[in-house]
Amino acid sequence: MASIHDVAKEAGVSIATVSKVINHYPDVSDKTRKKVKLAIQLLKYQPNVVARGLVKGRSWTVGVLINVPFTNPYVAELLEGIKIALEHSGYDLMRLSTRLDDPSYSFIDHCQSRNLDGVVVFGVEYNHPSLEELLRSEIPAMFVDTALIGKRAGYITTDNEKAVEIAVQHLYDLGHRRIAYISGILGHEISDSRFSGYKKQLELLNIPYEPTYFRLCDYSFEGGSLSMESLLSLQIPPTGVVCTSDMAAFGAIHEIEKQGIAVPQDISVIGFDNTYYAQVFKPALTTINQNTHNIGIRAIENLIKMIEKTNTQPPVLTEPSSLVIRQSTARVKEM
Amino acid sequence: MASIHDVAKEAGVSIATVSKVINHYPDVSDKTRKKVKLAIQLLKYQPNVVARGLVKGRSWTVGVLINVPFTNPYVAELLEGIKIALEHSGYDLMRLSTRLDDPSYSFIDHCQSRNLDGVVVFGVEYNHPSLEELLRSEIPAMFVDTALIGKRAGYITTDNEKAVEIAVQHLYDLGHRRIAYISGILGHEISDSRFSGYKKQLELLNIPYEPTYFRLCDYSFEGGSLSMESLLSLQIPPTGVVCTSDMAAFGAIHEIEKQGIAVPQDISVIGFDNTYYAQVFKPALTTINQNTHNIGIRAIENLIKMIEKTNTQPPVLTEPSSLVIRQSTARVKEM
DNA sequence: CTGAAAGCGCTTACAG
DNA sequence: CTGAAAGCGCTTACAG
Repeated sequence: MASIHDVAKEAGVSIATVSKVINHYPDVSDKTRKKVKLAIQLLKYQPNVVARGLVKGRSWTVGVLINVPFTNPYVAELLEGIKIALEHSGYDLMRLSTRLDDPSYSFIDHCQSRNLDGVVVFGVEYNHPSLEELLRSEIPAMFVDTALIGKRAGYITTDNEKAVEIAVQHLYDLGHRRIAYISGILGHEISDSRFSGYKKQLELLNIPYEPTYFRLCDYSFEGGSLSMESLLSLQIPPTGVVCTSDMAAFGAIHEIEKQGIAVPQDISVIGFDNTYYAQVFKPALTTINQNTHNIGIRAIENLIKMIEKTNTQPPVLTEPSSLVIRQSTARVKEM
Repeated sequence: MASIHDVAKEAGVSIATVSKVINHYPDVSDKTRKKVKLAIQLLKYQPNVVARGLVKGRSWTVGVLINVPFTNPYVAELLEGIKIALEHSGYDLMRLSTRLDDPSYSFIDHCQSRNLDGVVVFGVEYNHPSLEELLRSEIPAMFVDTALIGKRAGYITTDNEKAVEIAVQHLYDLGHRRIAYISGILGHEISDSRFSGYKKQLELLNIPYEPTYFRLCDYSFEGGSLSMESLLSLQIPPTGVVCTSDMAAFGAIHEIEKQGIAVPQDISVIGFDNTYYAQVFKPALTTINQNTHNIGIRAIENLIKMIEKTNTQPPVLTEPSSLVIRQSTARVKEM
């Protein structure tokens, strides 16, 4: 690897001059500039980002802390968006350790010892001590799906409330009046606002909120199927169910069919996420589509803005979602 | 952020001594060592990895070049394995740009300007010019699912040949004799060796290889369904089909059922990948399970070995797979 | 056992 | 317009 010294020698100038050419300083004569550029080409010189970073106190690297397996489809979409937004930005992406629960590990220290310019955080619990440190620090951060604001930290989430409102409305339009909701565990921004959307829309439609039609689960297939089992055991079971994830919806449908009941003829089910398999599943799943890809892109765009313009206010952003109507919802049977 | 100078001042020693303590050099008196450790604690000092890297010519970072969307389930599994293997290794992971087709972008330059210690490569075409450069370079590399060997580059793949052999054998054991194979595009290691496994096993079973039972597709749902359509139009269609991906298998089944034929009663179908949805799909898919997770782990383990022991031979590794038998295969109808 | 000095590959005032 | 020098935060012979 040629260094700046090699180029300087080859061009017969000082390393300061080479540096100025590399960084497009104007105060270099055309003649010198040409000589230097030639030498750069000749030696296939590539400035060392690490060395540059050391003196500038930067790394041209953003970290991503994702405390969820990569096999989670949401994460995949998110990363894909992040990747796209980073592609021509000059920044590279570094994955940060998720040894968050190891007391000898400090997330902030990790960021600082690597001179990271900023971080995207997803899937970490609200009140994790590492996050508090981060919120107080000078490190620009964007949280995804976690409503936290810090000195230089903003966040972006799907408009979760609106999403469930639309789902409930869709069932209502199909004649459903007994609409259940299978929720994720409350206490997280996303679960809370989805739940609030559910109640809000019921209220708007003059349907009293019925706690027996509310179930908690963990987003999984099994969770959805257990919740559904319990809903089906009610005296008057619901005719429509909104689930907090596609997986839970798959589980719910599985349970319904196991009991010899038909989807969507007898019960309509709506998922949340529009994972790839929502369309492969039988029946193809009516589900809420999050623009996860866009969320990734906007998270990075806003992070870079914060990095490069020190006075930027930490943004609070919301991304719209939409309902994708397929085969798992239908007009209610009895009226 | 405290620097090594701050610690030295606090402890009343030179920075050289602090450095020796940090790096566990033996030639420091207990008394001095204690003083320094105290100062480190007091100032919450964390050595700067970037500065250290500059002088050592290393970065404690491995790059990953994945020229396939993150939404690909194989990639997700692979990354998960990579993550696990990296967790306590002291290395961080950097995602490298996939602007491979941009002529102004050089993969090698990127690695070198970041001082990367090694790279894992997946999903890049065999004969991409960037790879040739890499093969000749001093940068340790592990290829996943691409059979390339370089100066310091080895590879790991699933035992693809064996995998298809087992699948064919399974159909044979169920009484099938007309066994088709829906392949990925040939010219890639994985497609070639799977195809070779297909032919080899047929030969072993004394079934003549029948080119009309061979189809090419692109791993996708649509590809599988088109291939199947063409197979079904044969005078004597196959009774069993091995597909090169779960997606292709889903597509094939979709096409079969569209024509009013039943899976597995009339035709048995086997997938490849054992994606999560293989078990959710109806019928649940019999498929080949790759230990992608293990592949990721072993790729990193071997990469680190190459990085840390300069004289390590580039490894060539194979990971076993297994057949997961579910509902999409059954005893042949006619005998 | 300890520390002054050179150096990793850069950038940036500053003097000329 | 050009370059010598200091410095980013470290490590490592080397001298004492």
